[in-house]
Amino acid sequence: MGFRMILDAQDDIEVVADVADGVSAVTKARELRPDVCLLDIRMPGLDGLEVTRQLAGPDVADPLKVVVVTTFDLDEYVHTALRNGAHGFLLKDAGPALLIEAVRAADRGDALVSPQITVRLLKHFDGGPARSQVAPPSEPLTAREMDVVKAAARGLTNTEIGAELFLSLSTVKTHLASVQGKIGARNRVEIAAWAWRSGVVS
Amino acid sequence: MGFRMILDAQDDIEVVADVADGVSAVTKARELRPDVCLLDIRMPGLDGLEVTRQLAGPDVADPLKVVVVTTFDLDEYVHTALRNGAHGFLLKDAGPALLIEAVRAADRGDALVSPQITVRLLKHFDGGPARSQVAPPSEPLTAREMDVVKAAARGLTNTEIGAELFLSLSTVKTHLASVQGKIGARNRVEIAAWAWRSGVVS
DNA sequence: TACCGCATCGGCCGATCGGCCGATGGAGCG
DNA sequence: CGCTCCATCGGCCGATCGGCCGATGCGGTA
Repeated sequence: MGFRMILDAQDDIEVVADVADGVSAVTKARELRPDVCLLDIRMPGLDGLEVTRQLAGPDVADPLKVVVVTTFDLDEYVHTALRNGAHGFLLKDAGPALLIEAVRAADRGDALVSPQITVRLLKHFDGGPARSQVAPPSEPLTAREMDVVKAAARGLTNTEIGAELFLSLSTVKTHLASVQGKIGARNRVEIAAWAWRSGVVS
Repeated sequence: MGFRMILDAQDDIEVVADVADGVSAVTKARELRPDVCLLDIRMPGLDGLEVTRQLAGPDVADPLKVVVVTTFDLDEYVHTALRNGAHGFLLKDAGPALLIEAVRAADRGDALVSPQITVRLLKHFDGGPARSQVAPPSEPLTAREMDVVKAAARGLTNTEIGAELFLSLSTVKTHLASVQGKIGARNRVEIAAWAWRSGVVS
């Protein structure tokens, strides 16, 4: 394993074990209690996210430090891993330097996240979906139409929207149909997508 | 300057200038337009946060990549710097490795944040808006399910998805139903919303 | 006053979705 | 060789959506 070589070459790092699947990861980690665990997401059996939860999750009594490594740069993975208590998230194309620093950081109780991911996390942070370049609304939506669109984009059914806004089913349908025509959407998913891109909802 | 030595020792990094105060930083950076600027927060004249805003802020036409370095680990500094467009935030006790990686990351358009700071940012992360929604059971989606989700999030109907992916209507429905169960969505709009938030589609 | 945009409703009907049952074949693993 | 997971299909049926017709009332404005 390349990782083992890189890490063992450091004075302050020693690889005490490596395992091949999720279940062994959990049992071995609980037995050896290493300072830091390095986990791949894609593993036979338990996946790395679940192993993270079992070793470092919010409900664990004596959490270990876990750094998650993966080739798959999906926000969903990142969110889950970090929510499950990971002290770091690395993409596999990160160099040896980052790997080493991530392990050291985790040991100190800090967390190192791959720069590619960090830059996306920061977007959610500093002002959310910041600059919104709006698709042409062509015709402006009325206030009431906006209300209905916002509700629809949250995944509510027409009946639920009616209940929330004190409207009849017919009225909700009328407004949504109107919006559909104005923005050129073919169905409510496209309405929702438009609402997201244009910043009507976040 | 220690920084100059460290950076100049790298094959892929060249220090083209260094300045002693905020005003010179802005003028020199605009003149030379380096790939990456390294800024201290505490500077005579304009402080580093303000310089960051002027070089990388949201209103700047041709933003430069800025990495902020400081001894003072204050959340206020971090937030302001990142909001002002910084592509990285380092504490001065970070080692040379992190400094180098931060510069490379910024050049790529990514962002590296000191592990000590990252760990605090992540607290805001999983304790914040994430709690509002029921935590997805984190069952990973299969590759095919991902395909179908992406198509659905674009507003395609099941039949259209089938045509695009060469699947029967039944299969599309099966995959979507599976996804719906895994992520806890009540309908396809919620599936689309999940796809947007989690970065599966953009 | 007559007109127009907006919001509010109703009915009808076909298309689509969503939930539920089932089945087959292939790949990987012990 | 079974076992499990995945991908692929089918049928059935009620709920929901989407399109199209209509109506009423209210507030501005020419």
